[in-house]
Amino acid sequence: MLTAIEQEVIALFVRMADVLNLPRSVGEIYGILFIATEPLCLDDCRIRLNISKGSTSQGLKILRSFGAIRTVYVPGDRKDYYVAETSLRKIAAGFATEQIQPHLASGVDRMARIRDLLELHDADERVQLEEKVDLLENWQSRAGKVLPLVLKLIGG
Amino acid sequence: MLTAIEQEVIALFVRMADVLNLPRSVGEIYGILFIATEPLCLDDCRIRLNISKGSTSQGLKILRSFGAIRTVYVPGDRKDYYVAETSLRKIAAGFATEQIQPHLASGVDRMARIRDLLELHDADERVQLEEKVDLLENWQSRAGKVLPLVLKLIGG
DNA sequence: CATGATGTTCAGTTTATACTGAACAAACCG
DNA sequence: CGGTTTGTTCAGTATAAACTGAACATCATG
Repeated sequence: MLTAIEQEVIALFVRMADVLNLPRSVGEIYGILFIATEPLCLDDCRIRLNISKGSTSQGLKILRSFGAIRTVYVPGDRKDYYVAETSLRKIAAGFATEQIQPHLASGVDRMARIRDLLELHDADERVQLEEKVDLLENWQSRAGKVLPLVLKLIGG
Repeated sequence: MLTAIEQEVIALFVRMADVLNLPRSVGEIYGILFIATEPLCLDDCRIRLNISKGSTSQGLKILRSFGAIRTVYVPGDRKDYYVAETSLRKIAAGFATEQIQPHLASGVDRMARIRDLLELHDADERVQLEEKVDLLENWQSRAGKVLPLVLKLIGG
């Protein structure tokens, strides 16, 4: 059904998806769209990958959510057609915004809560804890600053 | 058993572990070591976190593997004691080397295989595929270059 | 050596997550 | 409108990964 090249490219994106903590099917779908020479609709993906309608719909939704794919209009056809976004910069930026920022934000929230909890400890113990909390906040700050820089570096 | 602060700090590292695709227990163990004011042995961790001996042993092994913890020698005690490494630079470097580089390397291998498979297609089709394979190689090259830069940026 | 303390391994189990497929909703068309 | 096509949702199931706990290995010490 799939050519050898298609299989290898899809396998590559499946591995990437795994590293990025995304479902396998998301890697498969992006892979088939990436290597396809024309836009594909939901059923095209589903049939070629031999996965369910539900997985395909969910996978396309996730890929749309961070701009890894774009919809293309095909005149005289009601179906939605998709192509893979090929700008690494755009994909990385979308992924950073949609998938990573929320984690950083919730981390900042939790740090505030941790600071409050310092009050519950008496002075001498608090000194030691405060050092660690400071370090933690420093890490978070650095992580937050690196993310935009990575995006600058990765795509011009 | 655990103070409120300990719980919150551990929860923070559990979330981090999740983002990094590491087992929950690894986040818990690093968290308890990070917030502890003295070195802890395997059983200290196991008891405080209420997890099994097996998980604790595996978790410590993983943390050692990329230098997120260090063993400290305690005179007159056969047990191994651990403290959390607090240099973000060292941890990030270890993580990059041990957990990310292998993925990049296997990606490079697969790219070579993909290049070979281009031969199986005839000229006109090959032109289109080659474009995509070139793009993919470009991505991989950029990813490989960004990684060392991130390490430079993150810690001095 | 025998003992006891410590850490590792791994087969079996639990748990979390992704996948399936059928029911449903929305939109188009005759 | 009724029928058809297309896409979404979600309860149930399958799958992969982590966790458990007991057996096993290692080693210091008397």
